[in-house]
Amino acid sequence: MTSNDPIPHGTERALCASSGFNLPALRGHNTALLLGLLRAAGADGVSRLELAERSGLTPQAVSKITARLRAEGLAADAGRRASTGGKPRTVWRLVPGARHAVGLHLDRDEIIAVLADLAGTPVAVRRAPLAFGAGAGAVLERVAEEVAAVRTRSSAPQVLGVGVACPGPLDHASGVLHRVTGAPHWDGFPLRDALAERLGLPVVVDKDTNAAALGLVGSAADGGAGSFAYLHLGTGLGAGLVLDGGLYRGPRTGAGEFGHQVVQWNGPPCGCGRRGCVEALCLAAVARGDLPGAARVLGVGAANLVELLDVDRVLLGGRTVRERPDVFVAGVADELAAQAAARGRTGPPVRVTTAAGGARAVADGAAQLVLGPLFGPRRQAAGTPPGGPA
Amino acid sequence: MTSNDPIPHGTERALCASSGFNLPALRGHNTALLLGLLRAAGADGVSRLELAERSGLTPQAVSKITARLRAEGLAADAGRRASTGGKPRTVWRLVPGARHAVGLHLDRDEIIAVLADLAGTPVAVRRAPLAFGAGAGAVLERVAEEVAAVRTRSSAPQVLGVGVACPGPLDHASGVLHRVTGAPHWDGFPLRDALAERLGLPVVVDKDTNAAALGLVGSAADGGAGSFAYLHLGTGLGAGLVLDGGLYRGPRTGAGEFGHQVVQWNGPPCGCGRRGCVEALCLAAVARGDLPGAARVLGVGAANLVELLDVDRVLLGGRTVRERPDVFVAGVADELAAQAAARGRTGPPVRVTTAAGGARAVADGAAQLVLGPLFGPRRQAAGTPPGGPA
DNA sequence: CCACTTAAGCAACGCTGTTGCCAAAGTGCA
DNA sequence: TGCACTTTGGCAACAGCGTTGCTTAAGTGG
Repeated sequence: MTSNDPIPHGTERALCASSGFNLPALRGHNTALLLGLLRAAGADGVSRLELAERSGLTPQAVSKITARLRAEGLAADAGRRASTGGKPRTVWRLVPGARHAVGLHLDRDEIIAVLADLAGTPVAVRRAPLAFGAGAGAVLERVAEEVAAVRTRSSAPQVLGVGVACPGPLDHASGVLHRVTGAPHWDGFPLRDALAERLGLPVVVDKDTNAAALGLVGSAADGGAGSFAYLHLGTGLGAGLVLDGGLYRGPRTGAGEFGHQVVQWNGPPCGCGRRGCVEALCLAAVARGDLPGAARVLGVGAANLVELLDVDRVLLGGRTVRERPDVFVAGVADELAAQAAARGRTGPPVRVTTAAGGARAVADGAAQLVLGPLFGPRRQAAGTPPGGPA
Repeated sequence: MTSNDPIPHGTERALCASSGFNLPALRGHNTALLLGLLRAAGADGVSRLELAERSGLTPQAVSKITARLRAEGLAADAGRRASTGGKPRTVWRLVPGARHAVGLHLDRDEIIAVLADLAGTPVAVRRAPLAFGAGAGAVLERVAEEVAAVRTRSSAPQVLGVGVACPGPLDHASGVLHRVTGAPHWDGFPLRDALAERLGLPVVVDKDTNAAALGLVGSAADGGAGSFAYLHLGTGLGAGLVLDGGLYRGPRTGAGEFGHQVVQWNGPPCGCGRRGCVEALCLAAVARGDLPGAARVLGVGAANLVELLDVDRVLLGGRTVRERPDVFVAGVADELAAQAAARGRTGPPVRVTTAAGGARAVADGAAQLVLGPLFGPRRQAAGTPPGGPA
């Protein structure tokens, strides 16, 4: 039994890169673009002419597209601006409740499920214990119950799909789990397809750190077309990378393995078989209660990452960070400042902050796995066009 | 005095991301896409139906676009395929000589200039000493002479622009140099605009390592929509990152600073002010004649990079590598294999090879700074669409 | 020689964003 | 209160994109 149509505006998708672009794809692209601008504007709203200016489309095209969005219930007008000597502008905003998505955070011992609206705001949250090491059948059953539970919380919202965040390693493209620590029977389990069939909904699977990073796109102050790294320090250490405004997963969903960056190659052995990994050094410091030391080690790894990827900001999250966020932010920021000074780098320093969302951050981000594609490809153009002479 | 029109098919450009897409942009996008497929096919050529299949466009659309390309002289038919029981397919190929671009490699003590055709093949090469530390005026004069020299080598080819590769740091977007070692008067020099005005041609500026990496896109065996890192070991150590098929520069053109990755944070001090940088360790090993040791250090840094970015392959280049390529390839490959084994990673190992092009690689890549945009955005879609149930 | 297969072009079409023009809805001065 | 002016936004006609339906071209195989 198929669900309500997941993607508005037809089945064609706005393919961005190595794919031919036809008329329906063009329509989808521009529609998604305006939806993204509407989302970015938030509750304040945007006028048609502002949308036209930001999108590069003509005001008339914006009028047509917003009219379609209104007809589909995705956008609505929200009052008017003050006049500047003529007819006042009509302000438009996204209708958050028009569509919803389920976000699931499957951790080793618990499951967090959220039902998020188009703005990403959770309208229902559930948190329950989960034996991830148990059989796949039992886990799927549990997951289905939680999904059904959050779906009934709200008044029959149109659910586009389910985003699932797991500890990894896994393959995002195929939705197959590779390894689950302590539970070898999960190896190669096609989680996405199994869940999709069980739930009758589209399913997207990704690593927990990737989901968390995706959930942070646009939430940071500057509007977020830049690059940042989300560092997650909990039972392990991992990262999610947002480069040029888009989540970078790597060809095998293997990107972001930050924990086993070697920063002391003659250092103490790590469980991974190598020596001097950031994770080993960091967790050892945490174990002996030396949080500033752990922060400093994290800072060394973060400095390497900033050097290599030139990110705008570093966001810290995870259980351990949440215990003393001030210590970790200060420690990492100090290390980055020292590095920038040593390298003679000018300009504003890399901002280090804690990630918003707390314990629910991963589940919120998982919902974005489904919601994100509605709002257009968040990636800048690959190259800058050659500027003409004078 | 403006030059011949740099971009074929009108002034509109196929903007990929946060920009509205109108009809001319759509046309440009698909045209560039087919040009890219023609370039990828090389001298073998491609049939219309193969182009249709690879692009996702209909055969009729391909017919129309190839007809336009032929009219502009950019494509031509090159014989026919063997029949499979019906009319044989017409084979199309790019006409490499239809357009050209100049690539410049400005190093500390020499300049290499190439005139490359659409296929990236150099049709003229010049190599001359250059005192980069001298005044800007003298350098510009010298550069203009070399550009004029390579342009006159060929029979008045249509030159689209000039790509310039420098040691960095610099800003690609604005074309401004930040620092040149030993020559503070270059700080903040607007190289792109100054050269563009001097030459009357569009100019693009980028770091030497970025240019080299760009020149390697698609040259590697697999057709190259994946990710790779180019590691350059010469007088210094740097990297160029190609992620999801596109060059990643970072918001300030700062990405790829691989040399000052710390792999031994209590190690020997580096000139940059920190300790245990890959560059310091590596060059120290080279200085004492221990090339295998240098390769091993490079391998540790490469392993960190592979962990973090999940690249498909690592390409090695630069003067030091070219002295003993076998030693460096083996050393880095060993280190990556050890890491993969320790981490229990399955699947094919990361391929380590030397980069093609030799001493001219950077200049060839610099020409790609201009040529690349003609062949469409080489970037995969940001997210995989949610697969429907069953 | 003829039936069949495959490739490529012509013409009509649907749909996109764009353009030109006019109505709607305010401000501000007389 | 009224009129001139400014600004917004919709209607209708339009150019141009890729698509579709069909025809012609150019081969193979019995």
